[in-house]
Amino acid sequence: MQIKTELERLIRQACENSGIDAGEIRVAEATKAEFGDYQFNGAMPLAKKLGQNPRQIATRIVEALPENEILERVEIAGPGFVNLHLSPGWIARQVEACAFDPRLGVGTRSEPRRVVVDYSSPNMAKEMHVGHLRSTIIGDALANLLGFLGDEVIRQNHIGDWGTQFGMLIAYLEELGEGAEGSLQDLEEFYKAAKKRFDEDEAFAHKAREYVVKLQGGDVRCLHLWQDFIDKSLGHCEEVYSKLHVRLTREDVRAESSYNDDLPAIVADLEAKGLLQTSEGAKVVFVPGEETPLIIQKSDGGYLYATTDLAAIRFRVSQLGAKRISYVVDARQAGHFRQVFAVARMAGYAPEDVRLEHVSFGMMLDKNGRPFKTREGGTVKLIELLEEATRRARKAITQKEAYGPEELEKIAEIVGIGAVKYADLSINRESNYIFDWDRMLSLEGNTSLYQQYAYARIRSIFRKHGSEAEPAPVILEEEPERRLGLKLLQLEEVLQAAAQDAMPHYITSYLYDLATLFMKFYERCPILRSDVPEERRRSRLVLAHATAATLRLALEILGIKVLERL
RNA sequence: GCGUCCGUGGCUCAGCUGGAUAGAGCAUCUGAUUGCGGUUCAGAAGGUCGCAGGUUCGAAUCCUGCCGGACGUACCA
Repeated sequence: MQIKTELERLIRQACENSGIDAGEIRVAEATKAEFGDYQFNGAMPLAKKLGQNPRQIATRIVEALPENEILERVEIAGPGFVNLHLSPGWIARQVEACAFDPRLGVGTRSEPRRVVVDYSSPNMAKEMHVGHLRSTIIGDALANLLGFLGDEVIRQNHIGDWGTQFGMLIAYLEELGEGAEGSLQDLEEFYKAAKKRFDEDEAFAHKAREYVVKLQGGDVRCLHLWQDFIDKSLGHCEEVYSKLHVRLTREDVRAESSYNDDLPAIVADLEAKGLLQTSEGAKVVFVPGEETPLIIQKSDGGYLYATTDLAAIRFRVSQLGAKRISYVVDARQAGHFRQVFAVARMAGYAPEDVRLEHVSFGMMLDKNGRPFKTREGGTVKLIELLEEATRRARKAITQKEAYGPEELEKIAEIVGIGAVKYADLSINRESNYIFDWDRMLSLEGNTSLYQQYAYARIRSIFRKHGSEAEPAPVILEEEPERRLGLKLLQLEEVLQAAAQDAMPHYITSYLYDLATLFMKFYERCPILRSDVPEERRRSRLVLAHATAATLRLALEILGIKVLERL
């Protein structure tokens, strides 16, 4: 149930009833408590359009509002703002209806769409580093979210497993022979060592180049070595995914190389459609409004990632039936995707009813606003970053209570990983973000720990109470109760907006509001104290239960776990 | 040079499909609470929303110019 949608329906009906041609009706959350819960600001522009007094328009609309149980009071203020006050009784009944529903009242799409979310996409030649963190976290959250709302989500891990560097790597792998297993433990070192050999030894370099040709020619032995290498490298990624509690599996891998056979066909097809031109020896497509063309085939005959991306779009639309394809890739590639999408449209690979979107995100910076690097200036390995998160979380929580070593480890991991993910998801993905351990592991402010703490605190109420909440009439007499109840009902509209805009931070903002409102409610409205009347206690237990359930559900969608005790 | 994005209290961020006195958190200061987990709650202080114009009844939000920053600018991915 989306309150906003319900209210918009009412206003639209009122406009129809009073013969006002209103066009699109938009209701917004009120900017201040004194202005009610929601507000309709459309009377002013409407007045201008109709050449009438805005207050009169507002009055006509308000008087024509159909009978309903949602609104308790409507008032017109200022030049023509329509302030909507919701009925506490209505809110209470909605909370009762949602609180014990596994989906908390959130509906699912009546006609599911097929959606492809392309994220993580590590390069197999190297170890995953912080550059892959945001894509992996944001992409996974988005995939979870769309799936929860009823889309058929297809996760695609478009791993980089093809290209000239693999000739070098498998040549080195072969050279090491049996002992190679150990060397692959650290891909970064392996890559460096191979590169060193390549640069220093001409014979090796020659062999590496030969291997590229053989590999592309389908040489069985080379393919075998290559496959072996990819398997190992993918194993590293999976270790990271598992640590990150990210749902990507081997099933989701659709490697770059899997499109190899399609590439000549793409070129031929673009040619046949008259889109391809030759420019400076390369085969390109010029996109109207773009200065430089999209290069489809290099002058030496090689293909580029644009070609692969086009093949991928074609595959995803025609074979997977995608109606929305979301690329969770950093902002630097905006230009690339703009062009690839344009060409995909021109070539008909993605008809107009398929939504192509670049879910772009900014860079990860250190505390001083510089690109995130190790102290020595190298790239930070993701696995090490995650280990540090757990280590720091352990340190942050040990001072509190005594845990068994196993429990401590489990808690530290959930808290540490949660902090890293939440910190990333809680800011507008478009901007660069500053990675600061101290802030993300703080218990105060908009952090995962604050949410996890709120959750654990509620769970502790039920432990103390001795049983779980049971359905009961909800009473919203006090302001903190009413505000909490209303916030609980806003879950669906927040999730929908976050899904529509691919903006996970809408959800974290909501959670922060919710947790804060709960703390205030808890402060003002005792639950278990002996002087609380039974029916109030039962009502408040329902509110507490619904809050915990909302926190857990939304955090789960974001890929963050909660704990019964902290 | 051209293009894209970004400039909001000391710091980190919301708000940007134009709406009422620009919101949080951290840090700072004050108070409540002998605590149903006070790591909470209440309050104070702190802002020419980069600058200058423009559009509008109304601009942080839209338009133009400028300043500052990041990124991108054809055969890497």
